[in-house]
Amino acid sequence: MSEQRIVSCASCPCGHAAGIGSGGSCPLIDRRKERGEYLFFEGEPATHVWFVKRGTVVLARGSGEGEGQERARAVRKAGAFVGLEALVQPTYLDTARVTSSTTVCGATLAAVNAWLGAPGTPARVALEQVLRATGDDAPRAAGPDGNAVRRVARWLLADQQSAGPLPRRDVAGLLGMVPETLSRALAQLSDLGAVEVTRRSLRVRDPSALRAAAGL
Amino acid sequence: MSEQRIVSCASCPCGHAAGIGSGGSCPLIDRRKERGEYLFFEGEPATHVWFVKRGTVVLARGSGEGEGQERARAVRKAGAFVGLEALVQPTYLDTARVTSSTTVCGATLAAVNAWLGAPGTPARVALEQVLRATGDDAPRAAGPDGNAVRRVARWLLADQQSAGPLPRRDVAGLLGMVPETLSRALAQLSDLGAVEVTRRSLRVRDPSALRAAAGL
DNA sequence: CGCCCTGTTGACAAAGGTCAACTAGCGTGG
DNA sequence: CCACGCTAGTTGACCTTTGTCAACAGGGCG
Repeated sequence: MSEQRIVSCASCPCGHAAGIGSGGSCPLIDRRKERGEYLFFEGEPATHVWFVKRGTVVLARGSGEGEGQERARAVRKAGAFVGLEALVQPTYLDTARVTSSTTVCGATLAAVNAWLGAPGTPARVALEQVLRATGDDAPRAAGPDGNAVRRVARWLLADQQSAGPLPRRDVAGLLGMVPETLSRALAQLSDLGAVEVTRRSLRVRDPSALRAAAGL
Repeated sequence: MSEQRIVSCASCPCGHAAGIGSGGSCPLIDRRKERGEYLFFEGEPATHVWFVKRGTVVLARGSGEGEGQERARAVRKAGAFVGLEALVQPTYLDTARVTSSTTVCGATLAAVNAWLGAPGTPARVALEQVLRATGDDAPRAAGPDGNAVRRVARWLLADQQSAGPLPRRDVAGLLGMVPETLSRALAQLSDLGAVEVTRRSLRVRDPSALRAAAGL
């Protein structure tokens, strides 16, 4: 499979949807980026949305603090939007870095908002919902993302409310660990006095201890 | 934070967007599901889209074969769509299981398509693009998802084309491992004759050996 | 031509997965 | 209504996997 690329706005789904050729105009403006350049950084105010016409962009997320280490999380290639989370939240969720010479189109949030049409439209509602949901998914798993206790603590800080109805086995899955490990991690947090845990209830007792355990 | 819930179609973003109260009607039909019931299964033909009005749904994905073991991947609560991937691909990506008594609305794909309005509309284009991109993200990381060699083999089978322009460190991040581990895994696959690898090229030599290493 | 960055390889330690035994709590059926 | 049994969760022991640290090498770029 050769590299896909989008040459002109007329062959771009955005241009198309914006009505290029039938009187419309696309809000997106071409820009070239070289390998290693960044489109935006995690946590930065989200002001622009990008569309990839050629090349590859990787989305990375730092563990949260450990400055300097960003872990690639997803790849976006030609035809993909990057930074759409700007529609539903004030800051970027990822750092977007270009890994090859790339042509991207950028538009301000306002332009994209106008382009998308009236708010409240079914497609927009669905789009925004999906962005919100996938943004929250993030918790993420994996060994290198900190040890088990840390990940559990982090998750509790972010999601304590949803802890209720969720079976432990599922929480473990969400955190990328096996139930035994979750159990041990909770036991450790309990020893620290950070949480109060029985085999089917879970209460945060000391948020600051939890924050400490999360390495924040 | 108490459980959020959506009581009537008039207070539901879907009903709203469909124009309930101003002559429209929502294509979604209420259904109750009890803890442990399933909405759909990974790999099944995607025929319906669901909207959660009350309760919690977890999305899980099996490692790919190990029947019986599904690992929770994300949670969807009141206000979220489930199974929207039906819009862009023929089968469900996840298994959707309800973890508490739940009220969900379901609609056939055709109904949702109609509800979303004309195809080719900017918002729809964006929605579909996001669904496609986040669907592909899946590879996922984590220790329990099989060992390093296995994950690498699986990724190569799915994504060999994108291997080109991607630095190793990013590939490692994508697979939830550290670059050293990726390097070792590739060396092992090379010893098996499955791939041919130099420090910046990567070629699949024997797909069936790769499949074997992937445990497929 | 030489430096620097990225990737590779080795040795080591620890985190966590696996297996197994055990317990709590719930539902079921006698 | 009580007892039994089942399932989900917990705890312990062990051992593999993989992350960590360090030294080294290939290539690109100045």
